[in-house]
Amino acid sequence: MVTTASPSRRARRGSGAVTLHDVARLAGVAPITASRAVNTPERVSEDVLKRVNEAIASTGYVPNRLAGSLASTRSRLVAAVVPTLSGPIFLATVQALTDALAAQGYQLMLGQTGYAGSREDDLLDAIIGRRPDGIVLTGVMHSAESRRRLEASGIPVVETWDLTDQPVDMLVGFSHVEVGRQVAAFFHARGRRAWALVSGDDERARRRRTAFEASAQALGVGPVLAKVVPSPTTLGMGRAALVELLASGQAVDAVFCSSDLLALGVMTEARARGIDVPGQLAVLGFGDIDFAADLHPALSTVRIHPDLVGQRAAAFIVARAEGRTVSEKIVDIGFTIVERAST
Amino acid sequence: MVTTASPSRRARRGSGAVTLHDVARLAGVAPITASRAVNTPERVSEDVLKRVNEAIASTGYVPNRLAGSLASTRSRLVAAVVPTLSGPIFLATVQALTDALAAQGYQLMLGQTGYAGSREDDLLDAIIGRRPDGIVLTGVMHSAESRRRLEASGIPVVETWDLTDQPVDMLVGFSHVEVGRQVAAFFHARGRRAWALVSGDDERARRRRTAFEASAQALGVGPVLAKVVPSPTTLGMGRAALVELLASGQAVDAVFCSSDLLALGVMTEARARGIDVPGQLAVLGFGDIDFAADLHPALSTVRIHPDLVGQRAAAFIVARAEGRTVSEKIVDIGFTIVERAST
DNA sequence: GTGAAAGCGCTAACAA
DNA sequence: TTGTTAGCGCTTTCAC
Repeated sequence: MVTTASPSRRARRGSGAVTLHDVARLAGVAPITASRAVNTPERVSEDVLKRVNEAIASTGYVPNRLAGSLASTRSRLVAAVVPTLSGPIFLATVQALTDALAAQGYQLMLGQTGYAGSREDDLLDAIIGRRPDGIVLTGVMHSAESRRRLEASGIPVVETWDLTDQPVDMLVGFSHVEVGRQVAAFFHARGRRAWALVSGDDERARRRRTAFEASAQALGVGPVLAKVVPSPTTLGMGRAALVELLASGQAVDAVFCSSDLLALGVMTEARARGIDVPGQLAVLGFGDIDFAADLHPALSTVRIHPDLVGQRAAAFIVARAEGRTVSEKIVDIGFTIVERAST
Repeated sequence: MVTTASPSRRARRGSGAVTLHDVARLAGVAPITASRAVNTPERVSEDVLKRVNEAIASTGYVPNRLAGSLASTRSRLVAAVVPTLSGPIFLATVQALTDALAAQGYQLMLGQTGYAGSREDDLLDAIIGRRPDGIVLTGVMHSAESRRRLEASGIPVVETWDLTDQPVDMLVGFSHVEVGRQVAAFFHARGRRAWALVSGDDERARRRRTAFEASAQALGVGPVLAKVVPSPTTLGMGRAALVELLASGQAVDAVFCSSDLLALGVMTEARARGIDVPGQLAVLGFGDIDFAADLHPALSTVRIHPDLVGQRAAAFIVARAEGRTVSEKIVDIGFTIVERAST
């Protein structure tokens, strides 16, 4: 913007936008009174409230929350860090988080690390620099350096999607180990004895996989045929994985996939090859993607509650931001195996 | 009257965190010099740079960008407003936007309006209050009030996913009318003459639909059997829609769906009923979801480039934030009809 | 209920 | 290349 309006000495700084001072002057009150009329209207006389509101309406004043945050050391901003938005799972969490926060007057700032996690440290610094009132992390924190910075910042942190005994601060998750175990028990109870696994290579998927394999052994089921694919997983990888599994020549009558998309891929390839699901092959997914029930055959899967993760995380952070203490800092939201037609 | 502030007994404000002053004192320089060492290291002597960096390392200083933004009137924050994150389409845009911005040192703030759009005004105020360096909107802006506030704010705006002659500011989109026309031409060229439509009720889908229907008439194809479903659309709605279309008794040999998920639903239901795709029924989607090519049969669809939308939008905003003027404010990224097995 | 003063932590402007 | 000064726009603290 080209300003010629510099009548006296120093050039004008600032954005030129309407400020609380302008509103106050117009309403004939002190700035602090205008501030109170905006933020705590109940502590101001009716007359003042009316005049301030009129001034706001006539000027189109929008409070500068940057300044407010700086002065009050409360930003009403919450940061969320996810490996990736693709994959419908974290998505649902982010969506629920955004909504729950917006309802309380908070905004969400989003950061993606990629599954590699190398960008995590930088990203974290960028985030901490904005002094959010809370940080929601996907997964549990591992880099010691990041952990240190996070703790030093004093910002409330919620780790999600996993369990650990030593959370940085608060935690909303469930046990991937338990998922692996229960899926194994599930296959076993249904008489399946030739298991395979198609799994992403992220840490949580790996944890489910290890538990699943250990359970297989404990239950006397032969070695699990495993195909590991890079996260985020796709339908195409599921198709390709089944091709590989079949090519191995080993018998397979049940596949546990680390995502519903992989499972859909396996089912798609099975159909293309005339393999009957669930007759010849049971397929179990993970995530209970919204369309899992509408597939043909309907997909059996592990249901977690991604939206619940978001809501609980939001509640944790808002509580802290408002000075309440959170008594139970770890929430296990559990999961359910939903049996449908594919098993 | 200028009184030198003597730090006597007033209670301490602030967050207690390490500030630039602390770093400067430790390094034995003035605060502004420390600031330069951090932000424009090339304009500071090697010696100073070294001392400041040491001070930063030893204190764990993280700059307060709230304060920096306030002073410089540049927040390096960009807001994105989407109807919903579900549906893989906006998602890809948001993802690309986040990445492109992060690469330039900007962060993304996310807002969801829901398709109803009633929350848009409030959301916009919350966003403007944070003084982002740019706002990326999904769709073109319609509420006159919002438009006014947006213009008054002086913040660069990019509308996306649609075209209009009167953008608020900048625009990255494509013509939904043209999509409707070309899909009609596509079906016609392949000898299909009994068309149906399964479409979400959001504005952009409606625009494609209207153009598609008009083209049908112009091409002498009978009235298009239409089933409108609420956005965001799901696989289940696609299945149900095909059931309804078939129940009407009217012949159908081609369906244009307003999303790939709807198309997958239609294909799923067709398979469940033994209807051959594409033999008896051609199915065309919209969006080219990542797994469209891996379906069986592979899904023909309209490919747009959601990530390109994000990248272009990011480029627009960064350009503006850095004071460059954007010569061509409207970008039509076009689309392609990708023919695969389903047609 | 209202106001004056003093910062929050940083950077733009000006000066040396 | 470095420093001094004066804010950015708001809210805290303290006083009336």
